[in-house]
Amino acid sequence: MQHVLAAHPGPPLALLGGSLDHRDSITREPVVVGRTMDDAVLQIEDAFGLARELMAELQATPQNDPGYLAGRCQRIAQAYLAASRMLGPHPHGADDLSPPAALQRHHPFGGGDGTGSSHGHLQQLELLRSFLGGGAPSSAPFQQHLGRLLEPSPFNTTTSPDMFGAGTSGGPVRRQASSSRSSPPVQPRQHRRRRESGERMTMMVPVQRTGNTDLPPDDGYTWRKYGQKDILGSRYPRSYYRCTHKNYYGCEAKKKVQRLDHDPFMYEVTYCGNHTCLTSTTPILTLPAHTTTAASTAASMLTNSPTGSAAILAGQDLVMAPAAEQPTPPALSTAIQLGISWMPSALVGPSAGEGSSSAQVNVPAASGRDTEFPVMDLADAMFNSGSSGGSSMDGIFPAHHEQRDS
DNA sequence: TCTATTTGACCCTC
DNA sequence: GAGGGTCAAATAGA
Repeated sequence: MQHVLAAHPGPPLALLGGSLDHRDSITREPVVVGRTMDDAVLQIEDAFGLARELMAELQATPQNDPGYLAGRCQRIAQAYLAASRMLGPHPHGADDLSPPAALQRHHPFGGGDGTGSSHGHLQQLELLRSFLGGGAPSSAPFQQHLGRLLEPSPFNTTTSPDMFGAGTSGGPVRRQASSSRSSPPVQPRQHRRRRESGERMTMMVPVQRTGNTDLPPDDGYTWRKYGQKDILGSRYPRSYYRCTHKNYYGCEAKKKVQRLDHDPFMYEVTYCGNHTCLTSTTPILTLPAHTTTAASTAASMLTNSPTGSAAILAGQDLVMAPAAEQPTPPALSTAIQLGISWMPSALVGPSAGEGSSSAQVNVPAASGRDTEFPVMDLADAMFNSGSSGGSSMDGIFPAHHEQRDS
């Protein structure tokens, strides 16, 4: 049985969800001092209300005044920031993990009074990312304005040039005889975990029509290829990727990519595991296992795509298959429950909420994202800059590099 | 020097 | 034992 996804009809529910660090919602509660969590939630709701108000306004009357829109956005951002402050200092020390000063200088949502924490910045980035990705067509001037605002940012750069994470390194390798393979390793390998119980989602992704047609479109994440296998009965090999930021955040997200036999212009992309990198302001080791789900990964792909807005999704063939082997995810905090509400309804509905998270979605190929979504690139540059050359997270969290490389 | 890719071998599940 | 998934040495490129 397959479920047909309908386009999300409502306002940008992404605003709230995209702005919150899921882990914070889980781990912060004990650190709220002097205020109740309810107060913080009310503040969040207030911010959300402002955002919704703006969105409704944009949908009713397209706005072309960048200054006005920027002001409204700053109000929203400040409301979220206030909520962030009510939640107290980041329990994982994210405040110590400030983004580079350049970002703070250039970012238009610098907190107004200049006291905003880096975490607040990042939340707003997520907010805007969701806003832009899931916004209504009338938000186009808003996007353009933000694009201009962000142009000076050194982080407004193109990231993840291809979906496979097949960056500029590597290439055909003609191996010499590997002497190391002839003898068994000195120590037995660690016991490998297989058949992980994480969420799984299969998507059908068309081949890029321009450029290197061997590559599926960018899905907003950066991936590192760690294996390739010839699959029995398949004409094309299957490639295995893991999140580039596995070493930084312990991000366990993986995906398998395989070109379809019967349709070489289509890839089957299976996402496994949860992304803990995108929303993270806190490196590894202290993280709860469940943050960004495979479903939200796919949803991110939808919203990241210029063609992924709710309005445009209405014309897409979205199907979701029932889950096969999904455990019930842990109870989500209020923020998370709200946060996932921006996803296409069928992804957030009983399937996602009740653990039936294995899904199959046909998505349009992304193109031109890098130039049309500068805010998302800004966030990507922060969290997903997986390109080679040591310019990725090393520069941001150098102290954590070696913690996880096992 | 560092990072990503390649690819044969190893390991796990069925 | 077969097949799929992962590891890790070798290698290329920035």
